[in-house]
Amino acid sequence: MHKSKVLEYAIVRMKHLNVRLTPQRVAVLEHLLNSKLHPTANNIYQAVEHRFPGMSLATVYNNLNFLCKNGLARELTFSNASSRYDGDTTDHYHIICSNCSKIVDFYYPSLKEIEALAEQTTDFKVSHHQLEIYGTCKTCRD
Amino acid sequence: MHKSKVLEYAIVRMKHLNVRLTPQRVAVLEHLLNSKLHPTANNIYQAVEHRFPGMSLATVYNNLNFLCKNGLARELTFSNASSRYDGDTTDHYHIICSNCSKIVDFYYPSLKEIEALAEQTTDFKVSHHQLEIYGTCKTCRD
DNA sequence: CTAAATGCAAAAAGTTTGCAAACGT
DNA sequence: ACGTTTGCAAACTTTTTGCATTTAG
Repeated sequence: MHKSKVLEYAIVRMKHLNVRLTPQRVAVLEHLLNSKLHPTANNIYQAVEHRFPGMSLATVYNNLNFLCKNGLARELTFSNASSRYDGDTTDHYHIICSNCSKIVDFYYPSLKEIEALAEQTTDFKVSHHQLEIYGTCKTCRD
Repeated sequence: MHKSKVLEYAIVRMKHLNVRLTPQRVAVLEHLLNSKLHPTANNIYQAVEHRFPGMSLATVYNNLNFLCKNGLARELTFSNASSRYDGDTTDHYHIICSNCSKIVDFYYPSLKEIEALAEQTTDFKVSHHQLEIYGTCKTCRD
């Protein structure tokens, strides 16, 4: 799906959710969808606040939480640092640099069979799974 | 490996690391190795502090960080709640209840091939990976 | 003995909350 | 107009830090 289409689709979904499309909310959404860097709430805040004098970081958190709750974004948590957010909710995995915390998408066939096996052996009703690969990126190795 | 053997082994490793085996440190280690509940730092603190009047939670954190840094424990982070700690450093995965945050071990052949593929496609030097499956446990479904 | 670990309290960092004001629909 | 969202500041939670004191080896 093309980038602008993703935003369009997200905005349509928002409208169906009985929420208001405030300029701040659209800006957060837009930035998240356009970024491949898996930004923190603060990254997003810094990227958009110049367009909204007096804007609050809490607004970014509000919106990110809202987006995650409604399946339009994913929250990624590593170690005890800030959460990172991902506007790409399609199946994919992440590789994370242990040194600089860069996160890069990594595409691999979905491991759905594991979910089935986990259901059988653990008596959970599975909803989804997450896979993170850790290592050191090229920049940090040099 | 039998439970007591694991503690024995861990203590030997500690001795080789030039650290002191304070009673608090041994208690934290022991509790972590004996628990299958993936406790938080505070869980561990509450479990052992009655044996050490005036003991500090910071001591638990100190020790957990030390253990993780030296490969004797793993830190698990989910959402924005307290980290959970796992004394089992052998290859295994986790299934997590989205409702009550219970974590249950889930054994599955290690996905080493994914690491190799990730190295090729992303130009990272891979160290390890982690997989979490999310769902709802039986207790929470009833 | 002596360097490392502890307890304590305060700081740091990240995120959430309560409320009055502002604003989309 | 209405109810949602915002900005703000304060609260809250988790984890770390600095320092004086204790202690394991």
